[in-house]
Amino acid sequence: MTSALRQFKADIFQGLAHPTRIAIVETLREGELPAGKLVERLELEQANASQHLAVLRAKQIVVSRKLGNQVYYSLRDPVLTKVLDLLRRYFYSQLSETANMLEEIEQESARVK
Amino acid sequence: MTSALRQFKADIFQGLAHPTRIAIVETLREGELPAGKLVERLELEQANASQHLAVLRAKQIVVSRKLGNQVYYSLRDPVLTKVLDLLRRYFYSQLSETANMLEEIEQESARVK
DNA sequence: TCAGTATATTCGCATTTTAGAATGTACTGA
DNA sequence: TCAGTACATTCTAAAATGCGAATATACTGA
Repeated sequence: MTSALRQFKADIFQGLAHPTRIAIVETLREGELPAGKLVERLELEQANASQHLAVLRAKQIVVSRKLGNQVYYSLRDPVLTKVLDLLRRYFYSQLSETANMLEEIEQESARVK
Repeated sequence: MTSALRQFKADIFQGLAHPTRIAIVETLREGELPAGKLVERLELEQANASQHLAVLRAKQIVVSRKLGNQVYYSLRDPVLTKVLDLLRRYFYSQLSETANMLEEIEQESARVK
């Protein structure tokens, strides 16, 4: 793999490396939304939302178009939602592993008693 | 989506948000490797590699096991390689879009002449 | 036990990221 | 033209990240 590709991937990941930006992307899965709606739904500070949107724009994760007074945002590529879906599965598999671990520890400590 | 899930996803992305860590993960796709081999193949400073490995461990992206003198690393879950594959496609689609754009600009400037 | 090897951790420093406050810009409707 | 709305940008301080140098830890074989 070329170093450019690595840098590119790292940039995408970095763009998504914040809970607020994840929330924005997840919200945009359902379709285009003006910035104001995002602020409202996610209960963000206006400036903060705008900064996170700037990051997502810079990393080419979202695109925006101006419509009158508002700026509508949408996901640039649906592939990203697939990535998020994969991670959801990963998350749950981790969760169940952790649950199993806890259970084992519990049984262990019960046995020791 | 719960905020815990968002934080989890953000953590994964953050763990992958560096070209060196991407390189490590891509290298580990082929299988388990001791830290030293990674240092060698990727031409990293030993301390630096160790720090990046610590990040990957903290985010649960890799697991390690000690074998004698060495520490072998491997990917915790193959799902992550799927994520990287998806991004590779994304990368190339972006590339070709950029190429198209450049071509259009070129044709435009040719027309203007 | 001791030198050598493999890896991890700590330290100091520079850079980046983040949040909120303040301010700027662009558009709309009266 | 002007007040109001929707966003973006800039500034500042705090926190997090990244690097290499130095140091620490753990294991091996003599």
